[in-house]
Amino acid sequence: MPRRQGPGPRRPTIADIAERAGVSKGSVSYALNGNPGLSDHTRRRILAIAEEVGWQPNRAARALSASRSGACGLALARPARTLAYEPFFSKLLSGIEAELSANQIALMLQIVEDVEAEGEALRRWWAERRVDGVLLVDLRVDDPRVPIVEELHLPAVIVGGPGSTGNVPFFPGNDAGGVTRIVEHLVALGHTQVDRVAGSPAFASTQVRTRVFKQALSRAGARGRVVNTDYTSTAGADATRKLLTKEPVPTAIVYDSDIMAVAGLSVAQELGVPVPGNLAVVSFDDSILCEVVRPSLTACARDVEVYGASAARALVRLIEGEDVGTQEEAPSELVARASTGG
Amino acid sequence: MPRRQGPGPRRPTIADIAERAGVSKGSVSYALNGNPGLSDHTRRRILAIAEEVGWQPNRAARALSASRSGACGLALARPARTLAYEPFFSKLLSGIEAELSANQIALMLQIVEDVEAEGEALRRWWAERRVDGVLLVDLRVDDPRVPIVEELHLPAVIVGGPGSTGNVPFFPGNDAGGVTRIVEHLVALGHTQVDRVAGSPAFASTQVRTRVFKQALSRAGARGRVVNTDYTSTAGADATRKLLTKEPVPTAIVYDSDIMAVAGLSVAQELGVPVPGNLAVVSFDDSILCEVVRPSLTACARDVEVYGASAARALVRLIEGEDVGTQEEAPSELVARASTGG
DNA sequence: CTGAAAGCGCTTACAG
DNA sequence: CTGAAAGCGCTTACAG
Repeated sequence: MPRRQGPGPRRPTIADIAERAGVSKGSVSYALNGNPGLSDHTRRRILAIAEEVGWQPNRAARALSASRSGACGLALARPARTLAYEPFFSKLLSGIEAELSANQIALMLQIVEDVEAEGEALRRWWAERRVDGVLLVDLRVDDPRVPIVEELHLPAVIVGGPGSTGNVPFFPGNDAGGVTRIVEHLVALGHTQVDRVAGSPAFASTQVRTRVFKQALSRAGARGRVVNTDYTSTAGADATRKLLTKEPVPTAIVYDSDIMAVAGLSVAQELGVPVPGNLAVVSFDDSILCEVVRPSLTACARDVEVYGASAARALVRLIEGEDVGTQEEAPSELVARASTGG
Repeated sequence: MPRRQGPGPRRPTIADIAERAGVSKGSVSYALNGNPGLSDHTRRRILAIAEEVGWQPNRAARALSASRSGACGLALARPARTLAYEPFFSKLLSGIEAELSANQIALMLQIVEDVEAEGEALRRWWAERRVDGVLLVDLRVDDPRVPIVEELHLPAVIVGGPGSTGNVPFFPGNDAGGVTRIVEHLVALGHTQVDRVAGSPAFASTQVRTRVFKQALSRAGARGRVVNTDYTSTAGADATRKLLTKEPVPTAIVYDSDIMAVAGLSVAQELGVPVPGNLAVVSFDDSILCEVVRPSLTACARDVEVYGASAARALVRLIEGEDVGTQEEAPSELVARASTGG
């Protein structure tokens, strides 16, 4: 068979190194992978040559023989929360990627229509041996992806949760802590009717937030309504209009995303409701958006990059066969800005 | 050697199919790949069995034998423009991904610190045979990635441009057309001092915009200044403050990104400059952000998803050995909103 | 401590 | 029209 020599520079293989070092390919492989059973001298010589010729493993060959692709997968449903306009996603991706890169692991990204298609993507990746593990974001109530990864024995870590996570380790967001912080802040400012424009109840995180929100309110002796939305700015605006024009009129509204908070702020301004004079506005997620609008928005800040990185690190450990327990909720901090009178 | 049977369900191989069909592995491969040299009957039988057992190619094996990874790469520099807060990136990614998926091609994503690290990522991907081609976004003036892909003979398509693109095909954004549209709109409204808060001059797109901006102004007999920034909201705010407090005070400011436009709007409001009364504000990129703030922002709209998809399609064709010429600039449309008095 | 060899799951000339 | 075989570039028991 003719040598399929594509154009461009030649990529050295372990055979080339073996020849130059005068050893077998096996020895080269041992040296490159840090396996025992090689004299220090030989090992050093091999590594020097590999370095010199600029050898990099052919990932396909390694994957085929070692049954490891050296890649992790992230599939996300497009329309809803994730790929929306929230900086949250970019930061999360950035954190995940940094951690994977540091471990020489590639990230495969697939953007699909809905959570069912996410499940199909997982199955295909598994069948094609494309990935060694996956990250699951935006956990749904009764999420179909959980039984899939369990059935396939595909290492997986859930970013967010808790919910019906089966045996899959998860990294809870700051849902419970964040909502608590926000309610306590508003109650301390004297608010007694605190409404919330929430995301979709199909998400596990929304359920957690709603539950904790109600608990925190009743603990403080305050009251509040919850309106669910699909995270779009239109839905956020509509919900705000509804809340501001229907008794009991709130003195504070909490939004599940920054873009909805900004949309709500605009509605309040259009209705002639002074912010923060007559209405306090709080965004759950913090982002540059909250800083840039006027009045600037009070929000719940946390380090999303670090959060993504920890989840990715857990996945890497899981793939390496380590036990990965479920984690504590990430800490979050309330940043008081003009929209709550701060 | 023991069969390395991982846990979980078993993944069928062509050997399994060959056995069940009573043919050789070679015939199975031919059938699966639609190659000639097989009776229609046999082919159909093989395909039926493959379907039945749910066969999917082991990508590593296919990559190793066919020298094709079935993946494309996208490396991006983190801090600056791309992964910033602009919806542009999410939409672009979404469009790229949709097109690649439709062609059964995976997307590898890497987020790095700067353009040099992007170049290193390209080299590593190439050396590891991780990708069949790459997409280059955020083209710089004298971009170091261009000579790298040329040296490696790595199929590449530039998203954006033109600039120093060598022989690499590029998909120009709507820089020239967009700036022209914006200037014409403002001039038609009677503005004669139109300033611009631009991005970094290190980007090819900024250079195009600045050149065309000046041409359009002088063609219309109008005047205007350009301040370069690093795309951060702080820089956008500072630039706005500077322009609004230094003669000749502009009656309109054009921003190179939506987040800077919003930041600029806030500065104008703080300085007591009524928008659109005394100052018109225009954002180059359109997004939900522009709709949500008050006053809503006039912007230059275009279908970023379609744009990303076309670039991805070109890359796929390039990888398949087709000739891909450089494309026409994408059409863009001006959406007049409250910030220009619309 | 080292080498020769089998195997991962495909593709693809080559011979019948 | 079909089969047997080599090869892609690695890893990894096994024998010396």
